[in-house]
Amino acid sequence: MPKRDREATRARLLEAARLRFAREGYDATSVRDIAGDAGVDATLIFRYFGSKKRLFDEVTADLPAGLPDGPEEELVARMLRAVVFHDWTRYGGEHPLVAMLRSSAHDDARQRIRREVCDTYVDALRDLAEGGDRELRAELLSAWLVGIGILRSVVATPALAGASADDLAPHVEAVASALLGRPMRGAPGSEG
Amino acid sequence: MPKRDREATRARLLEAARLRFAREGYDATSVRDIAGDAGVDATLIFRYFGSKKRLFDEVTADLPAGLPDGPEEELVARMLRAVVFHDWTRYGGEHPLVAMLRSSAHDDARQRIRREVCDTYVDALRDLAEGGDRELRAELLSAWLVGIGILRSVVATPALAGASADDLAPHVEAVASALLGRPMRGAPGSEG
DNA sequence: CCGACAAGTCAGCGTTCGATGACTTGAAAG
DNA sequence: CTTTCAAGTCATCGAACGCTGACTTGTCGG
Repeated sequence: MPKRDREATRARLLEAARLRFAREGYDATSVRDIAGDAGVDATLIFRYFGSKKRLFDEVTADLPAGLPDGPEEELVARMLRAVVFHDWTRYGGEHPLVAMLRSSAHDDARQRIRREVCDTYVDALRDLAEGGDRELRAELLSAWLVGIGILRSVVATPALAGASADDLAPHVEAVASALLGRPMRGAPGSEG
Repeated sequence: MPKRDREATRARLLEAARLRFAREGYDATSVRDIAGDAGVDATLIFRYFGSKKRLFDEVTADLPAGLPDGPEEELVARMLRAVVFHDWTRYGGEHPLVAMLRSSAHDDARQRIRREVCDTYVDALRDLAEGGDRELRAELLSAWLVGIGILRSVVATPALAGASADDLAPHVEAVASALLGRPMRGAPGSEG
């Protein structure tokens, strides 16, 4: 492995930027911070990405892919695990959506968040909901997941911060069933 | 009324700072921005508040008071109206908690948010919940309210952004009843 | 009308920001 | 070993940042 490796350096910059932007937001992060974490000169950021803004765009563009497969009745449980209990160390310990909210003063970031929330969560939930206001029900359930993620990781509310996915399972089951109008399961493999 | 009024100028600075901090977050707001909005020189901020940080503290310290009175069964409905449907123009159109999340990279802001969420929402809901995990249920319901506020105002999800309090009432009733383990009403004065 | 004092302004400090262009250095090819 | 070219660094720019001390100006009591 050569000591001067364009792709490796680019990747280190992306990694460092992802962490900084997630933890401290866009404005509080400087290009010198990122370059320092990556162990290179800040100039390379402009060489490789053009500007701080474009680096941010590239970091927030490649959000991790969708949800694991599984039965419909466990979709909300899988979503909760994906949002809250997944290992998000690469994003400073929080779901990238929650982390990106820190930069939500920028319209670009807001649009990206909306697209992500709507395309991967609301859309999937709408197909499961019953009744005339399926869209609203789907969004209300998405709001719950987002709120749990925020209260757990940003606000660090005591009970939620220490709760496990299994602790939340019965309540997931109750709320998801109530909002979607059909029986849902709170944890993978639970029988009743 | 004199043209040079210390208290009035101080109040204008606080008002301008509240809006800027809420809309754009702490880091993206400069003292010159605030002073410009207030129509005075930026130096007065340091004269009256000592530093930008202390101005932020003072702005976020006087969060609006609690909830309107009413029957227990409508507490969640009142909370939803307070969080989401109140007139928050003084805070850039969003609940101050949601707005303050933009500055959540700063630990002080996080602590303030936690205190506010726990003291005024979780505490009140815990007293209503049934069962052994009342604290967790109360936090899960608070998470829902926070999530609705965020999806509605920050993410601007389509159905929620256009929904009225009455549209949400039946779902508030269903979710609140499910989480608290006792019958709740979704809208003030609803009989069914 | 006139000092006196507070309210408000001005010029500028030192630092850091994003960004640029000229430069140096490492490694692969001949 | 030398040439060559990309990878990486350095010096620095102009602007904006938070903040300070000296200054000006409005509004009083006398």
